[in-house]
Amino acid sequence: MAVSTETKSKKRSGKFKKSERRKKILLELKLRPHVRIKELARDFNVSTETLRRDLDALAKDGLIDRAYGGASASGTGQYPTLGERTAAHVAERERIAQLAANEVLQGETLMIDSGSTTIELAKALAYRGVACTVITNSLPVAMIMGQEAANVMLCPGEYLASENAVMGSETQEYLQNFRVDRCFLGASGMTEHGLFDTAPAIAGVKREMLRCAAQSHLLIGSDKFGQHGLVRFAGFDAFQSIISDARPTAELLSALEAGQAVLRVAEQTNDPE
Amino acid sequence: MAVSTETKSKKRSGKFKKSERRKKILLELKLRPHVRIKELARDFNVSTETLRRDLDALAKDGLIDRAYGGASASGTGQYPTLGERTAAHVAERERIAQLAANEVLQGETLMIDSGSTTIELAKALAYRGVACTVITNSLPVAMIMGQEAANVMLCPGEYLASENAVMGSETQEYLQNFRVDRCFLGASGMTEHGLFDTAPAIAGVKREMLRCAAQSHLLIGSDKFGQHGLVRFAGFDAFQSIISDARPTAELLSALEAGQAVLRVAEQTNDPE
DNA sequence: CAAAAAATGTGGATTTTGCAACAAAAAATC
DNA sequence: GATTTTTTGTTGCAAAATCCACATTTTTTG
Repeated sequence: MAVSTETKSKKRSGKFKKSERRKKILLELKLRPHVRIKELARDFNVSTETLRRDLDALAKDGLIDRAYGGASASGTGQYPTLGERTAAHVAERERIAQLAANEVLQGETLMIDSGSTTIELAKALAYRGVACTVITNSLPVAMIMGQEAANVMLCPGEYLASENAVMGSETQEYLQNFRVDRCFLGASGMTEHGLFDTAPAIAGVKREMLRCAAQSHLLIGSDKFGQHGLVRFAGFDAFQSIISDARPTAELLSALEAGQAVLRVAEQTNDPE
Repeated sequence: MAVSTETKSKKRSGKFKKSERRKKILLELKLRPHVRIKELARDFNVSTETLRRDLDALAKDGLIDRAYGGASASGTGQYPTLGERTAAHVAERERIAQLAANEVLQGETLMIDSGSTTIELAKALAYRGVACTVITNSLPVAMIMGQEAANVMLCPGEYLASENAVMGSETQEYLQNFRVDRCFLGASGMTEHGLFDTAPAIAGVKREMLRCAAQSHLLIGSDKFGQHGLVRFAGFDAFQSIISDARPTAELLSALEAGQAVLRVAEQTNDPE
């Protein structure tokens, strides 16, 4: 047995360059959700003012989310571009998710897609503590539901950082091995021609989930009405229910009538009492 | 096509009760990494002082991690018990990870285990931007490496929140389909009888990775010397190299000599120049 | 090696957050 | 319905973080 001792000369006061420091901050935020200026300044052995400049610079590039006394992971954290890009519609998505969560009964088996709306669904289900089995390709969905009563199975596949999910042929093959009670899918666009998403790999996973579920539910924000994406993954007839936060336009409604789907709308009412 | 409209009476100024508010805060932190007191106070329409009390109460129960001006997800966040429970040994693990990362060449294929030390390895590899292909069962490892040049494949399996990883028979079967250049494994204990971990499911994944890799590397902190866990997953002869932050005890060294493994020690030297 | 440029540190005024005690309001109890 | 208990709001002050201008150090460039 050979023994080699590598002495890493870690000078106590060995300071990093600016770029190194900033890389390390970004890396740190991929693990911890939040860093404090004071702690970083101590770790790097620089003044708090220098670190403030670092954080401000990174925040200006949108790489981190600045907070008083520190910073937290933004887009590239556990929430890729996803959460940020439609932050305005969180209330709508939350209402959709609540309505969708009503459909799930104790002990059921589910498939849940990746996407911001389905993350809200996971949140709603976790909140209710519904004991069910979930198969998903979304890492945030797995992490959220895994903390509660649910049983979570994660699909294999190539990890796509921008979606925080796995996809690809392995993912699709894996899904084929299951039959579940329900699947919940999002979409990035909906026109009278059907449902769309941005990438073939994402669409492929959705198609496969549709095949494996007895009941299929579409979660779609009204901001997606009339939008079309690169890839059409299904028509309206593929779904048993379509859940949204507002009534679709007349065009969409007439297209919807072709299918047998139930349209459920979670309207917001302002009754300030 | 049936249409049902569910009107969710969301009073504009309707305040939540204390418990409702706190539940909502916890839920929020499962998605966002960080919440600010000011924003929450505005959203809930209560004074900042009330919210401060909420956060302090939640922090006292260890449910969140309090920060100046807000709070971030703690243990049960994206970093389960893992990060917290051995926060003291981060420096050691970082040194081990740096040394291990040296072994990896551009374009190689790797398997990386779950665990706190291997998360540090992922961090080190991401930091260097090594373009390689990684197969892992650890969600944090996937998320960290997926943001850089690496190609990441995630294993299927049952998600275990406490480890932030998937495991089980599906995970093991999946691994069998690959041959990789190297695997990097952690362990929760090391005695003269071999390497140990806490649960059979974790040990099973490690054993499988050992079978699939041409070269196997053990990453082990010196705090694990002499510790034994529930399950033995390998002897010393299974590894080509053993990387630690300090020289093992005499007992361990003599046991090590039986195998052909190279022992690499990342010692810390304090040369204050 | 010297000059220029960039990065970092320092100190004090300003703003934000925190803390604690008390008042006010709401909810629960009898 | 009055009283007790709980929860929430307010105020003043202490502590922490920010901001800004400028000094100092380090790095780059010729």
